[in-house]
Amino acid sequence: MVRRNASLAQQITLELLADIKDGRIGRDGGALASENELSQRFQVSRATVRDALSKLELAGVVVRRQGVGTFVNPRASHQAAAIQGWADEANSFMEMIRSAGHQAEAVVLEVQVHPAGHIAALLEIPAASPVLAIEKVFLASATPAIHCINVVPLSLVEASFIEQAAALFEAAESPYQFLARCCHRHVHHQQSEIRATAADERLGRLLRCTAGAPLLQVEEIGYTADLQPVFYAMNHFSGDVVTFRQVRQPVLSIDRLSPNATAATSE
Amino acid sequence: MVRRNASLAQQITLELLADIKDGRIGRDGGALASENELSQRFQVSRATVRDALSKLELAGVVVRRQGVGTFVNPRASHQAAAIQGWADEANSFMEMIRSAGHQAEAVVLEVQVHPAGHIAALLEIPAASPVLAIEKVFLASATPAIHCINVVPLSLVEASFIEQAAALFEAAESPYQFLARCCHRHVHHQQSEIRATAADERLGRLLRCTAGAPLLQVEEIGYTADLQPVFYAMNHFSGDVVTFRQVRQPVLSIDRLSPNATAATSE
DNA sequence: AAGTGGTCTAGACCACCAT
DNA sequence: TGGTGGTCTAGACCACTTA
Repeated sequence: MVRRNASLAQQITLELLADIKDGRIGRDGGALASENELSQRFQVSRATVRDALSKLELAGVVVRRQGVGTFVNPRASHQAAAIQGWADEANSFMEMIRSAGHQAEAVVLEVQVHPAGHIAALLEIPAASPVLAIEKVFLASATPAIHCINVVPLSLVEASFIEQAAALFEAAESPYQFLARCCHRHVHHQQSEIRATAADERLGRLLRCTAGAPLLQVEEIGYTADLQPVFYAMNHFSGDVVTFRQVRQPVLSIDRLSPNATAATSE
Repeated sequence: MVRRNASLAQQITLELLADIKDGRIGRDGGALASENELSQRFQVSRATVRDALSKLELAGVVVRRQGVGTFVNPRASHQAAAIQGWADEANSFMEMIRSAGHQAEAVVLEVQVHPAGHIAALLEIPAASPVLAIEKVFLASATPAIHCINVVPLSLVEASFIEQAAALFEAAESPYQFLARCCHRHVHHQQSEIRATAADERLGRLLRCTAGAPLLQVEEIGYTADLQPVFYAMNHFSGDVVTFRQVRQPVLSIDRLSPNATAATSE
């Protein structure tokens, strides 16, 4: 149950999360123990407990109310039919689909090495520089749900893996895994652009929808901690099977005016 | 410059953000001062500085590298043409469009009171219960960019405002503002579902695209801190003008394996 | 008034990276 | 080895809600 090399806060986060998911605490929006109680139970400082709770709050799992307590968000789709989380809890589409209760299957359409071309600028490499590209379709209970193309600069692959790069890329569950194992790179964050597009003839065939059907398009660039772009992805989601859910809270919001207060700004 | 009623951390966050946006620090991915330096400069503890930096990191404005320093993310679209942030920094579409460098204009198509109908379940009110609904189109530099329908249960509106509810709803810059002023409710977080849909004839006319054109659909429910649903929104975005950008970092990710490490889990 | 979460401090030690 | 960010502590006080 306890993980080595994980911070105390992280361990507590996961422990509480498991308790919530299994319904041991906070059923139907019930309250968690107070921060003081938790800090005693886990034998850590209150700051550490708060750290753990903050992560759960950020993920939308719990809601904190000053002066009242911390409550489980009953609408957090722990077991929802729709796919949520999206790179929060799940790092691969396989996990996403599985956690949505579907049987997940990945079909690799093609793995090839070709010049970066128009992706070069996004990966900050020369256009003629070779990249490793894989094209997949993910099935959720046998229904095509996601089409994706993942691209990694070949120059990142370690010399010892370069011969079998295509095979390893194909075998990996996700580009993150491949990058970690074969490129010694860890994706620190991603920048995404989300659009709606119409399926072309080919995508329509692959995702079993008519050409012109609206698809959710997510274009992503993954960066390491030192801001080097290390992978590119173009994903298309068939709307019927997959729904994106997201819990949003203000992060940098400037005005948190109290009710009726009009001016709270001074020079 | 300094805001009353704002926490020290929040003040520092905003100060650093302004410095970054104006290019006074961290140009082209440069480093910020170290946490110790900042804590001395602002005369606060290092924990408070870390609090402030964490918010900037969460917003994708800076990147922190252990053992190295904190750096400005040069790709954070502070002044990008595309609309980003999305309820992080901007709480209204007007602000979103303006911060994207466009001239923002809102056209109200209709304000009316009608039974909740199919929205009732989402707002957790009876289907016959009346709701206040407003339909708007937002223009970015005279081009239709966003169509939105906002719905608030009429029962939430304070008695003293109920006569002019429709007018106030129409005048408010955002449903958040209206809820705060006229309902004494503050939206604590929102749950969104993102899909791609095809424009129907009416939406096509309003957003100046052909019927069947793909549109990004964002359906949102806003909740107060005590988990009461207080507003519903159905938004459609015309893809050409508005692009969603998002910086994503793992929140609850379980495996942060070090390179080459395979098993880091013990029982 | 009592209990909750929110903020802040001063200090400690660790893991990581550069040199 | 020195400096950086990452984690953690023990304690304090504040703001808010509820009774």
